[in-house]
This record gives sequence, structure tokens and C-alpha cells, in this order.
Amino acid sequence: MRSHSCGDLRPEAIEQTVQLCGWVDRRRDHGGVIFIDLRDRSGTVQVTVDPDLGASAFAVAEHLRNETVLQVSGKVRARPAESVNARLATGEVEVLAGTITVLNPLRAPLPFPVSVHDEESVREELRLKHRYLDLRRERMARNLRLRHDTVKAIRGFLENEGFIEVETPVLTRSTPEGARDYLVPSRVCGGEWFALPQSPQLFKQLLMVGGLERYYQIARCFRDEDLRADRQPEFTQLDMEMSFLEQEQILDLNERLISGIWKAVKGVELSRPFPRLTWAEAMERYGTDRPDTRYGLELVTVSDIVAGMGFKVFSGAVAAGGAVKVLAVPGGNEAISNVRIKPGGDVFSEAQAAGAGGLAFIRVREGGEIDTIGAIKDNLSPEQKAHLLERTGAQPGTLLLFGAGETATVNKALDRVRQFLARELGLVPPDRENNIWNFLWVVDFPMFEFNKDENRLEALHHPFCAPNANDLGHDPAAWAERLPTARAQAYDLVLNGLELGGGSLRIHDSALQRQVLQTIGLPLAEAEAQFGFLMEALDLGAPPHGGIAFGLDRMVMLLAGEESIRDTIAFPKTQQARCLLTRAPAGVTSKQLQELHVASTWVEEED
RNA sequence: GGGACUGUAGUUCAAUCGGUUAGAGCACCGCCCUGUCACGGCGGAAGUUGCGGGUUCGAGCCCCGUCAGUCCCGCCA
Repeated sequence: MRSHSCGDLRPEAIEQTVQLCGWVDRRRDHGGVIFIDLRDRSGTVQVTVDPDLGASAFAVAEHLRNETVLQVSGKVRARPAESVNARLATGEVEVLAGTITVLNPLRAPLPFPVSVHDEESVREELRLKHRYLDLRRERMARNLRLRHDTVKAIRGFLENEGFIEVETPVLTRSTPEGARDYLVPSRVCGGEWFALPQSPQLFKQLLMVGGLERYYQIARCFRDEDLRADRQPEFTQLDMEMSFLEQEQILDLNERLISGIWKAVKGVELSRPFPRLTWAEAMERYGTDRPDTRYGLELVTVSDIVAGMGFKVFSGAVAAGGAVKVLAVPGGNEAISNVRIKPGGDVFSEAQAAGAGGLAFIRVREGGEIDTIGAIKDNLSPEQKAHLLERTGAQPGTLLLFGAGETATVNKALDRVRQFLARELGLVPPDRENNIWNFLWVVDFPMFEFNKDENRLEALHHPFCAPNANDLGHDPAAWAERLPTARAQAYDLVLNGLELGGGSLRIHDSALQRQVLQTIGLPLAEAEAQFGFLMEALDLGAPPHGGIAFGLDRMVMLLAGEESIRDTIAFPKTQQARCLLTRAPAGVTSKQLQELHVASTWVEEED
């Protein structure tokens, strides 16, 4: 319901007749004046009851509870300028009402305050149960408008770049790699199942084979995994794919896209090109493939310095093929007490949560003297000490935190400690409105990583990424041998330590595609059964192509300064993947199950 | 699957060491008020302290279980 005359509510529209609709804001009511919120404009209009109506203002207001839906017809009239309280922006005009019609009275008390100016926090459970009320509040209305502005900027930019938007199926086939699928039983093909897409990956590649050189889609994706503040079972991706472009061209285009979004939505001018970091360098210096570069505290590897020393925690880690790395904290001697680093302390707990046994530490004093446990101090030669201080750039007052063990564990622990300390030491801007935008491309990911549980390689991104041509070589006979250690032509866009999106150039050679699928342990027969249609398409004139996908919910979350993507989604689900509003998921009738050839599963589980 | 936090009136919160009849703001209801804009004044109603059990002379508070929400680990090509 919209006021068709809202556009007339400007100061110059004095004495003009208008009709408007909105919600009563009774918290701002006085007996003689009714305040109406026009939610779509975030504006408030004052309505004065015309005495000619024959009813007293109080008699009218009596029927108007907060959030009553009204239609008002009357004349716009000017307010005395001196009585306008601009700070509250309650409207520079008011309407002298000729008629006031209640379009919908409030038939039940409000479950929680809805006034658009009320920023009081409400339990999220309640907000989700009555999401339509929550959406009336200023915060959610603002976030949804911002989301709209973001999508509008995306569509505008890609339109200019020659992209066209194509929809891909939501009912598709289940594929073995990746997250758990949401499954949909087929009634017509009894016993067979659709899966909801985890991403439109294969379809967008097929669109490239179809000759659409530049595709995009605001695509809904589904993954049946456990939820987080930034993970919903259904979420939205900006999905893109391009033919004939090389990695640099794709990165450049996407930098311009992102800059365009930030300019349109935040009015921020981003500096380009965005910095690049190889995956190997990111892991080495930050211990993570999505480093937050808003602060320093970089990790330094000292394995070579401490190898063979008498302190077995260090030398043992190196001997076992692991690493010893240091997080140097300037001023850490002052800021971080021993208690916090030892078992039970908060810094210790961070490292432990990442799987580390603990943290060794050295405090650097005046004159390069060091303070640490005897086991380290007694086994450290003057040369080793000098090397350590030099490589870590330690100054008097610096605290050196050591991680030792398997490289992956050391990286994970020190990454966590680094992020924790950055917050503790106030290195991260605490304001929700993020005003530092450190974009970063991480490139040259490995094709695969080893999965210990399943004793096989698995694709780091997905098994359709093209390997680096130099790593692969030109001899197909050597592919099987060279692939496992090859780098991928893959890239992630990282913003302030969060993964905003990622993509790659794709394989357009069916033989190479088969080889990659085999490398991740998929037998040839199964690869054909699952992905035969892809390999066939690759053989029928597939152009070189590549693409990228951005998490739209996450992007909007960052733009809005929110900490959960739920606040960027109109109707999100709870951590149990339930919709509190519709109470989905829910049971169905046995007739429905029968038609779908699905056996009833209401069986009590053992133990 | 695991760890942590939260749950008190419609709502946001309080309630001392386990101790009398569980309080306050806003919302709601009634009366008054025609230039207010978080209007104001007077009055009122409103509670199975999420649910179940236990300890105790006595439980909102302690213990066990359970439900719901949130954060995190695992998981998320």
C-alpha cells in the first residue's frame, strides 16, 4: 500500500490536496496531532484533524493505536518555520485531514516496540517470529534498502560491461564433492532425487560453452551444513562467468565492480589496483589464506634458527617436518601478562582452541636481554638469540610468542592469537561502521590439499579450477604426476580478514578435467556418471573461461556494518535452520510421502 | 557431534549471601489535556521466573535433565 501522492509532500506543495497511507506512530502522538509513518520513505507526516469533521481530535485519536493503518485525505499546509524541529525531521509539512479512514485497526497488542526511531534491542527470537514487524523498524528497513542499492549497482555495472543475467535451475542433480545437499524427491521419477544447487558452477560453465560470453546471476544457493553468524542454509551469491579473459582481466573487471559498489553504496573511493598476495605468502606471513591486513603483527618463521637446539619443543617440531613461527607483539611486555599466556589464560585458550598445545614466549628487555623459561634461555646460543631478535625485529618491550609443531597447526594457532591480540590491543577499529576497507586478492592457491581422514587429495576450491600452466607442463603424460603439487589459477577477494568471494579460470580440456577428477579419487567410471555431460560439453567447442562468485549477504553485512548476515536477509533461519515465522521445516502428510515414494521416517532412533 | 552464554510482566531490564508480598522504564487499559514532535498529568491491570525433576525449613538464584535462541569448534568442493 503506497501513497500515490507522497511525491507532493514538499514545502512548495502548500495547499495541494493529497491522499496518503501509513502507520500511526502513537509514541509521538498528541491529542490534536496524529503522526503517520510513510515507511517506504522513512518519513513522518503530521496530520491535524480538521475541526469541520465535527469530531474532536481526541475522539479520533482514541481509535488509533500504535501501528494502526490509516488513509488520510486532506490539504498540505505549511508549518511555521520556527516550530520545525529539523533535528527530528518530522516533516516540514503537515496535512489538514478532511477524511481519516482506518484501513486496518490493530487487533492485538504489538509483541515488541516497532517505532522506526526505536533502536532498543529486542530478542532475536521474537524479531524472527514476527519478522514483518521487525522489517518495519528502521534498522532492517535500512539494511534491505542498502541491499537493494548494492544489487542495483551490480546490475548497472555489469549491464555496462556487456553481461547478461541468466537464471539456472534450482532443481538439479546431486554431486558428490562439497557440502551436503538439500534433496528433493521426484514424484514423477519415483525413487530419484533432485538436489538444490550449492552454486550454479556447472551451469555457468555450460553457458560459456553455449556462447554467452559474459554471464551473471544473483543466485540463491543451498548448503545443508551447520550455521554461523555469516552462514545460512540458503544464501545469495553474485555469480559471474566470462569467456576468453585471462586472470588479470578478470581481477581488473572485478576491482572496478567492487569499487563501483562501494562508491554507489558508501560513497567511498577505493584505491586500485587492490594489493595481491600469493597463497603461500599469505600462509607464511599471516597463517591464513584470508589475512586481515588492517594491522601488522605478521608471523615470522624461525625454524632454521632453532633447529637442533636443546629445547625439544622447538627442535622436535622442526625435526618432524613442522615449523616454529613467531608472533612479535610490540609493547606486548606491558600489555600481556604471563598469566594470560600460560594454561588457563585467555591468550593461551585462543591457541589451544586452534589445536596448539600452548605458546612459548620470550620477553625482550632493555639492551637485548631476554626473559623466558630456563629451558629456552639455557639452550639458546648468543648467535641464535641475535638471529631471533634480528629476524623478528624485536625491540625492548616486545613480546615474542612462539608456536611450534605441525605447520598447519602453528599457522592456525598463531592466526587466531594474532586476530585476538589485534582486538585486545585496539588495533582493529571498534566502530561498527567500518571505515577502513582493506581489500586484498589472494592468488596462486594450490589445486589440492590432503584430507587426512579420507586419505586422499581434495580440491581446495572445486575440481573445475584450471591448474597453472607452468606447473602443469605441456606433456599430458606427466599430468598425473605434476597435478597434485600444481597451483591453481584461482583467486579470493579478501576484505578485512573476511572472504568476500572467490573464483578461478576453469578447465576447458576434457582430458585434463578427467585427470583432475581422478586426482581427487573419483574413479573414471564415476567421473563419467557424475560429470559426463560436462566433459562432453568441453569437447564440443568450450571456450577458455573463468569466473568468480561473491557472497552477497556477507557483502551487504559489511556495507551495513552488521555482524550477522541474518540482518541483511528479509526472512533468515535460526541456527537450527528453522524459520520461526512459518515454523518450517514441518511434517507432511503420509499421502504426500506416498506420492513421492518416500518411506515414513518417524522411527525412534536407537540409544 | 562438542564447548560456552542467555531465557524473569506484552517488551527492555532489575532483584544483595539461597530468605517476607519478584520491582522499574516503555507498551497496554481508564480518566484529563488542542501545537505537540521520545508531549504531559492522575489512576489501573499485567508474572506457572522457558519446561520437568532434585537439594533445602525456604529456590528466580544451587544441582541434574530438557526445550528455545545466540556465539564458537568440528563441518561448510
